[in-house]
Amino acid sequence: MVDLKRQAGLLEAIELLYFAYRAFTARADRILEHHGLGRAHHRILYFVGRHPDIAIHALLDILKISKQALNAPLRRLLAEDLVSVGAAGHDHRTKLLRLTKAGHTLESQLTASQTEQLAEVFKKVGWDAEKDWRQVMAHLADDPHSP
Amino acid sequence: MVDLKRQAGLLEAIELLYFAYRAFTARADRILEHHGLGRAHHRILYFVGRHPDIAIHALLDILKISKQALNAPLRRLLAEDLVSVGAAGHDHRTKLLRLTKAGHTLESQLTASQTEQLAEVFKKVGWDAEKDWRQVMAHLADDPHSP
DNA sequence: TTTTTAGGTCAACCATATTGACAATTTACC
DNA sequence: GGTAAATTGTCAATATGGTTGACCTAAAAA
Repeated sequence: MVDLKRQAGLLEAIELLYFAYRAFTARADRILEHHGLGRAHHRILYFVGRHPDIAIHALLDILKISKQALNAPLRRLLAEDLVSVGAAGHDHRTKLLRLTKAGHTLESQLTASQTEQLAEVFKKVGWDAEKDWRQVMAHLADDPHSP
Repeated sequence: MVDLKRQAGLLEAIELLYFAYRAFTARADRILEHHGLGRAHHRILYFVGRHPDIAIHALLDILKISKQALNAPLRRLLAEDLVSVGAAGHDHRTKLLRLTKAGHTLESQLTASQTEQLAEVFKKVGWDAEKDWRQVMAHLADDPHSP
């Protein structure tokens, strides 16, 4: 009986992950829609924003997608002048990506919508719960069974 | 300075959600690959498993996708005899979906891979942290700004 | 009887991803 | 210097999963 309750609790946790993640992406998705952009563009904007002068291969390592999958959305961001290619360092093969002013504006808007959402929740639940949440998420993220 | 630290913490939380969710879906994705199925099929199997004799429209309400988007993966699950259409109740319009024996076997395998992953983490962090995690996720999931 | 609800299907389209192939450039090594 | 390997970019074909719009049947509700 206790095991049945435990199983029900774990099923609830599966659904919490699904529904929480869906709700979490929803705000940014609406902003992106105004610009005709998708989540692929968002992820590029976000990580280039966090890591100015990041190289393509480093971005691919983070996103774990193929270079072909990165190419199209990145080209669009370059064409729309949201991302720029900085002067290469000593290795002239690598392109160093950074946000333009417009790119930074959009990225800030997207990121703010998500940090606000998280801050609202964290404020409600308090610091201890936030810390515990981070701990669980960190453990999930570095699942050894993950590819 | 404190605000900068807070902002950094919120950015970390964004990434935790992204990386944790990705790691969480990875195990099931590998099982699905063996069967040539995708996440769309997984979600159908999962929710039909949780709600035997669910009607199509109820499934659409949960998944929040169009009936056209549901149609193809559901037809495939029916064709592969993983889901069956039960005899309708008093309303002869509605089809009541349930898992077949094979469907239940696959769904159990998929769900077990995820509940095990969650159970491993929850065991590490303890009940209090699990409870706090649930609280944060529940708040995230019912974001009033969500569509 | 008319309207609404539930479902199914077709078409056109878009976003995101894949693999494979190939070229250009640059670095690294012998 | 010359060759091999690595990095980036691009093309094509393909798959999945989603969208909207349109149109159909059948059954329930008004």
